[in-house]
Amino acid sequence: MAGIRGAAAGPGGANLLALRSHNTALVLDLLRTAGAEGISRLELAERTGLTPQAVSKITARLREEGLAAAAGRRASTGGKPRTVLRLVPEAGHAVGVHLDRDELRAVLVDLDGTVVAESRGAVGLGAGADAVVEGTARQVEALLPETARGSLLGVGVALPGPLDHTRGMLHRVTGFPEWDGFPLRDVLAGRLGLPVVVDKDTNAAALGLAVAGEGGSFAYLHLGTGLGAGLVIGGSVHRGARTGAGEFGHQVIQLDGPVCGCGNRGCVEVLCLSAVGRGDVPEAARVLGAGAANLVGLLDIDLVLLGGRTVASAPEEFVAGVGAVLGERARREGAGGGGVPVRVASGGEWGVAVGAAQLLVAPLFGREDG
Amino acid sequence: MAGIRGAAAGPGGANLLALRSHNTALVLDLLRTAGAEGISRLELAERTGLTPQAVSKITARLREEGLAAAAGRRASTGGKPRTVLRLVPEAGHAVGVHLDRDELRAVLVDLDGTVVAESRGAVGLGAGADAVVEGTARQVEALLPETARGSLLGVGVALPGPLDHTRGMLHRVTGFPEWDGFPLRDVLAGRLGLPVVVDKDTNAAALGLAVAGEGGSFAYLHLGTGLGAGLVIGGSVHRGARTGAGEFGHQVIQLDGPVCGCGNRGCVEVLCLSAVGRGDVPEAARVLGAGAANLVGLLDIDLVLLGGRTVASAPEEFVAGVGAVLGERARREGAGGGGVPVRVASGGEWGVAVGAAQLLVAPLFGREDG
DNA sequence: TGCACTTTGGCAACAGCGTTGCGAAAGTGG
DNA sequence: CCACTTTCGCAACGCTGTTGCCAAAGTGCA
Repeated sequence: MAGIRGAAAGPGGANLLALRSHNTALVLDLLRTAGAEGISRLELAERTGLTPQAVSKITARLREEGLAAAAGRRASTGGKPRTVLRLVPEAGHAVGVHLDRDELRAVLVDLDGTVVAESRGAVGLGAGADAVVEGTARQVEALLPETARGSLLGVGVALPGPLDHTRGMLHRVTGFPEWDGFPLRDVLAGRLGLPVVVDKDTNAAALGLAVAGEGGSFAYLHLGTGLGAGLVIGGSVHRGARTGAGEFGHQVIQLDGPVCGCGNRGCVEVLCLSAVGRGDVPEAARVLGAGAANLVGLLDIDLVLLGGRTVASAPEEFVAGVGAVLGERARREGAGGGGVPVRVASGGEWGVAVGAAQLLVAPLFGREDG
Repeated sequence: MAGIRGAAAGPGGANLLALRSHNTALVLDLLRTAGAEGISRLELAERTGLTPQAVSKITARLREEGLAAAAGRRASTGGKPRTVLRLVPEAGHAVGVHLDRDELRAVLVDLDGTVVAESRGAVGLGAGADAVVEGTARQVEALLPETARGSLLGVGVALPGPLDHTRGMLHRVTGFPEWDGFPLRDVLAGRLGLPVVVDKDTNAAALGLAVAGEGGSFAYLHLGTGLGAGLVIGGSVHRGARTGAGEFGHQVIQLDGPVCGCGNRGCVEVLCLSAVGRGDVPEAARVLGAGAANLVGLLDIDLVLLGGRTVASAPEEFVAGVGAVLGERARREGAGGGGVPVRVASGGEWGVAVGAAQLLVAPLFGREDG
C-alpha cells in the first residue's frame, strides 16, 4: 500500500499538498495502466474512490501540464458518451543504465515505459571506476535526442552487489575490490548534471516488472553468475532498513553443506550453481525451488518470477522444477489452487536497464515512495 | 509508514476525512509514545511536520473528545513555557484473548497498553468450538468492569495455526481437526455483540512488541510446541496476500533431512525441536540461528526477538547461540557493528494476549492499516 | 520594581482540497 | 422532433492546514 508522506521530514504528517500529489499520482498511475486505450473520468473516479468532480479537476490540471490528453470517446450507453483520457508518454523520459561485469546497457524510456532508444557498450565493471563513469556518461549523452532533453527526469543505474540505495554508494562488487565504498550516485550526478539513482540489479528488474503490471507481491529470482532476489511487497520494492534485502542466494538450505564463496556452507547459490556446472538442471531447479518455497512461506507472496542468463538457457526446466517444489508445498498445506505460480520474467536482457529507468519514472505514479 | 486510505474502496483515493484521521492518528501515536511524561504542541509539530497551528487544532479536538489532556508545563526557555499534553489512557479499552492448546488467557488493556485486568482459564482449544466460544465469552464478560464498558473498542483473539485474518476464519489448528474452517470472528462477535478481530498468536505478539516500542523492522520468533514467526516491517505487521506469512518453522534448511510433521524434510522446526528433545540446546540455537540468518538476509531487518516456552527455559543460551550465527554472518559480509541484535522478547507469558488487544487499539494510532 | 525581550499558543482571515447542487452538452430511442 | 439518459463543468460550500496577528506568560537586564 502506498504511503502518503508530507514534504517535511519526520514520521509523515500530511498536508494538503501531500494529499494533492497523492491523488494526482493515483490518477496518473491509472492513466498509465490503461495505456493507449485510455480511461474515462468516471472510471477513474470509481477506481480511486474520489468523486467524478475531483477527478475532473485533477485531470484538467494534468491536461494543462501536458501530461494527459483526450483520446476519443466511448460508445454512448444512452447518454452523453464518456470522453476517454490517456497519458501523454512523451511528456517525460528517463535513462536506465545496466552496469554489468562485462558490458553496459543503456535505454531511454518514456513515461509509458516504452523504450525510445537503446545502446550497448563494452565497458564493464572491470574497467575501473573512472573509466566506467566516463563511459556511462558518454553513452547516456549519446542516447539523448534534443526532444527528450527538456523532459528528462534523470538517470537510474543498476548494478550487481550490495550497495546503499539511499546514499547511492557501493559497498563492494564481488571480484572488483576497487569499487569498495565508491559514491557512484554523486560522482555520476556531478559529471552529468542530472539526478541519478543507484540500485541493485535485482531490485531494478523487480521494479520494472511491478510497473509493467505484475500486481501484488512477488519475488524476482535472478540466476546468472550469481543468485539474488528482488522483492516486491504490495506493489513496491522492499529494500529493508539498510537497503540490503534480497540476499536470497546466501540463504542456507543445507546445514554443513559445501562451502560457498561467501564463507558459509550450504547456500542456495553454491548448491544451485554447482548443479548447473555439472549439467544437472533438474537438481538446480529443485534447489532453487526449495529456496523459493522458504521465501513464499515466509512472506506469503503471490508469484515467483525467474530471470537471468542461466534460467534463459533452460527456461521450461527451471519453471517446471521450481513449480513442482512449490506445488508440493501447497498440497501439503491443503491450500487449494495448486500453489504459487511460477513464470519466466518478461523483459529479457534489457529488463534490468528498463527497471533502472523506472527508478525515476515510478515516483510520478506513486510507486517508489512518491 | 502507514498508508492513507480513503473511506471508499479501491486503490486508495484519499479525501479530507482520510487526511484528518491520518494526522490525528499520528498525533495520538506521539502522545502515546510520550507516556505520562507528556509532549508539547511544538514538539508534536516538529515531529509530524505539521505547523504548530494545525497541531493546536488537532489537540483541541482530542481534548474535547476526552482523549488528551494537559499535564503541567515545561520550564521556560526565556518565554512562555510550553504546556505539556498527554494521552488519557482510560478513554479507551480493549480485550485481548490468547487461546492456546491447553489454556485461555484474557487481558483488559487501556489505550496506553497498560493491563487493567487479567484472567486465566483452563479452556483449551481441545474443548471444541462451542465450549471455547462460550468459555471465552464468559471470561471476557467477567473481565469487564462497568467503567470500561462504554469505552470498549472490541475483542482481539490470538491463536496458533494458519487462519484468515481478514475474514476471521480458521483454516485448521494442528491437532484439532474440528476447528477446520470455523468462522471464529463472526461467531464470537455475534455472541458478544462486540467487534472481534482474529489473528495468529505470533502476529499478535509481534504487534504487541511493535506498539510497545520496538521500532523499525524486526522478526519475532516463537519457539514453543511449534515454531513460528511474526514479521514487523516498517512498524506494521506483515501478513501477506492470504494473511499466511510467517511460516518460519517449515523453512527447509537441511535438504533431504529428517521428516517433519508437515510432510517435508529438514524444516527448521523438526531440527530445532528434536535437538531440544535430545537436550542439545546449543544445537537447537544454532539451527534456529541459521533460519534467522536466512530471514535477516532476505528482509534486511533490524532485530530478532525470541519468545515462547522453550526459549524461556534457557533464554541466555538461545540468545547467545542465535546471536553467534548472526554475528558470523555479519562478519563474512564485512558489515560493521557486529550484526543484527538478538534479544528475548518482553511481555512474557501474557505477551500474546496483550498483543491481541492491540489488534483493536493500534488502529487508533495509525498502526495496523488505520 | 519596571520594562524590553522571547516564546507560546489561540483567534481570524485565507488558500486550497474534495464535495455538492445545478445546468449545459451530447448522445439515444420512441 | 422531443423526452430521456448520461457526462461533465461551473459555482457555492464545508473542511483542511496555513499565515498574520496579538494576548499571555515567562526571563533577564536596568
